[in-house]
Amino acid sequence: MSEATTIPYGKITTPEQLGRLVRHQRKAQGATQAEFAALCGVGVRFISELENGKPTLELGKVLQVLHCLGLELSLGPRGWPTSPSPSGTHPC
Amino acid sequence: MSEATTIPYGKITTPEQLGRLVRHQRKAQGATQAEFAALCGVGVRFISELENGKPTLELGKVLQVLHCLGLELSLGPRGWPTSPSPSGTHPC
DNA sequence: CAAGAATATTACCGAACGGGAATAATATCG
DNA sequence: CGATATTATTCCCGTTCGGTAATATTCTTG
Repeated sequence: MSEATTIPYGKITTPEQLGRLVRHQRKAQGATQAEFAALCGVGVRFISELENGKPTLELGKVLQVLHCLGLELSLGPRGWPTSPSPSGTHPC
Repeated sequence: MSEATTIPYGKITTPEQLGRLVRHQRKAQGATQAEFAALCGVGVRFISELENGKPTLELGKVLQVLHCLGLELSLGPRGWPTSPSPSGTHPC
C-alpha cells in the first residue's frame, strides 16, 4: 500500500484529524464542498471549517455531516484497535 | 450480564448517545461533575450540558473531555463492529 | 425522612458560531 | 500555461457558547 492511498479511517483525538478524514471521504465520493454542504443541510462555510480542523464547531452538526458521509463514530478506551482493514479483511 | 452493567462503549450518532456514555464513564471513575470539570480544564456547566446531550457544544472541548476520560473516538463506515468486549476478550 | 451532596439552571457578558453571499486565494486540468 | 473550478476568507448580524457564581432542583444516604 502506497502513501497515496492513506487509510481513510482511524482514531480521532483532534479536530484536525477529523477534518482530514472528512475531506478524504468527501473527495473519495467525488463531491465538492458545495454539493456536500447541500446534501448535508449545512453551509459551505461549515464544511470548509470542519475540514480545516476548526475546534469550535457544533458537535451536533459534525455528527450530522458524518452521517451524510456514511460514517460513524465509535467510542472506546484509548489504544483499543478499531480501524477497519482497508482490504476488507477482518482484524483476525 | 445484568441491565445494571450497561456496556459503556459503542456507536455515537447523536449528542445524546455521547452524553450518556460520558456520564457513565465519569461515574464509573467515581468523580463528580465538579471534580471532573476541574480535571479536564472546562467548566461544570460544560460537563452538565455535554452529559445531557446538548448538540451545540464545541467539538474541540468535547474531544478534550473524552481524552480526560481515557476514551478515544474512532471513525469508520457505518455498521462496522467496533465495540470492545466488556469482558476483555477479543472480538474473535 | 431530612440533611447533605450532586446536578441543572439562571444571570452576566465578551467572544464567536454559522447561513448566505461576495470575493480572494488556491487548485485543477486540458 | 491560462481558463475554470474549487476552496478559503470576509462581511453582516442574530443567536448563543461557556466561565464563574449563585441558586433551584434533584438525588443520595444514614
